[in-house]
Amino acid sequence: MNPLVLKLEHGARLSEGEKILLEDLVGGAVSIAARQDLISEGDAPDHVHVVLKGFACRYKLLADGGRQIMAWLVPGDFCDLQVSILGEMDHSIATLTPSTIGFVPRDRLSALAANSPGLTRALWWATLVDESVLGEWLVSMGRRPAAQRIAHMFCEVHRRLEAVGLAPNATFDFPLSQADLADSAGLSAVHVNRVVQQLRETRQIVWRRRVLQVLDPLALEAFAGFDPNYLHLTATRAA
Amino acid sequence: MNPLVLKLEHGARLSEGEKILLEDLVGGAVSIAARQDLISEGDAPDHVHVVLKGFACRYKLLADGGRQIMAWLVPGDFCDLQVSILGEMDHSIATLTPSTIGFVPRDRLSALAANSPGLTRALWWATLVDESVLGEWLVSMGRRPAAQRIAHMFCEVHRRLEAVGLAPNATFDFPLSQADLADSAGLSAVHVNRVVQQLRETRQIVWRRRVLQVLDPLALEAFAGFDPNYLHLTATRAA
DNA sequence: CGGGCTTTTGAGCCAAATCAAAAATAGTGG
DNA sequence: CCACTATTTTTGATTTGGCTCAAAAGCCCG
Repeated sequence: MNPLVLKLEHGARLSEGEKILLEDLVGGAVSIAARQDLISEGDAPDHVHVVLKGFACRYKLLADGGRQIMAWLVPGDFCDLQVSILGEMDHSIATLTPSTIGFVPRDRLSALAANSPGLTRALWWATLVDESVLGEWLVSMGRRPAAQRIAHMFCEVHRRLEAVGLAPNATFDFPLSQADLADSAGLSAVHVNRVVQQLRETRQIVWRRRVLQVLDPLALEAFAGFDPNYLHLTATRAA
Repeated sequence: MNPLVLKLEHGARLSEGEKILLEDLVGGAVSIAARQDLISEGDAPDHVHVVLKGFACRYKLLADGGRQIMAWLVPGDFCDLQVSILGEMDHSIATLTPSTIGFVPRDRLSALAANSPGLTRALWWATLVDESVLGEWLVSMGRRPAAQRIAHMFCEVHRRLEAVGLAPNATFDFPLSQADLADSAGLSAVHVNRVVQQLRETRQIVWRRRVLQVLDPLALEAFAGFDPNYLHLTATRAA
């Protein structure tokens, strides 16, 4: 089953019929190289994009050249669902690794949603979960020290990938550079490096060759003050 | 016209008929004292709450007692629209000043929305704007130094209140304590105090007796790196 | 094998935190 | 209207977490 269905199935509790509808939704898909801008601030694309494979992020650039990453987009996540309502993107999207991106014609999506309250609900659910995640990032940024902030990030990615079956054994592809991580956590790359070393030394994680393993998920979650509620993943399974 | 209608009218571009529908939406309203929890994490209230008058905030508490404020809620803002989709609140809401809160029975809202695509759209619009604002807060938190962060906050509140006719002359009630401001900006109260003094000394703001005046809005916005796009206020007017 | 990232290390610095206390304001009841 | 409290703001002194700059070491890939 594709990760989009897998994600929405869990969160929005879809019926079988709705799952089939969704399964059928993604028209085309393309492979995209790493570090490509997919959608830029100000765009109003007429397809909705979905990450099917790979790792992307939402981000904004500041006048001084600084970058703030606002979300990770993993398989199953919509990139730009909000555009049809808000009119245009108020941030940009870029891939971080080679990715497969699915396209859904916007008219097709609205037509289907108009006839399926369950699908509408699922789409709304997806945007609300995005918001909830953003809120938790804000909490991290505002009130958690660097080590907990990074650890919290690892916990989140772990749980989200697990929900779409991509983190067996708490082990998963984590292809970000420490600089990317820094831009998401509001820290400098140098400091991220020192924190990561500390998490390695305390045997909380193993991270090498772009693969991250959380050695004791519950322990790391306790350390980070991580409470998975905000992800609104009502069910989990290893697919 | 009530601030709810005023806000949604601007952003979601409602027709006259839809405005009347909305105007009629708020069943009851009550006055609530300052510093009261309105809705707590975990709640699933069966009324949707709207701020009609006053100032409230979304927030989360951390294990160590720290508080992170995630949004200001000003007249016209919904408090808990997301509950019907997500199931329960993942954060809390509290008033900061004596406020008037309107109630809409949740069934009534869904019934109306089911028959009015425009209203559905307006509600979705409102939650997406919340998300967009949250994103900009994250950027502030991650990448803007303290003075710009506070200034950015002032700019945002100014523009949002202006949009519902509550900031004539760039002057508006701003009843927060510096500690509240600190909890929203991820700073200590002491540091907020020093920054506020600096903004006063440089003649960017006057803030006394709970009234804030932005002396030169464009100058302050330039200083803060504030771009109002993220608020998605397509129109403005002094009501 | 060489060139470009990415990670790592070191040294010095600074923005913002903490702690503690005083001054100013705002409420409250008599 | 005033005295009495509680809260908020302000100031000062000190500490610190995380930043910057700079260079070295390690990796990946053609």
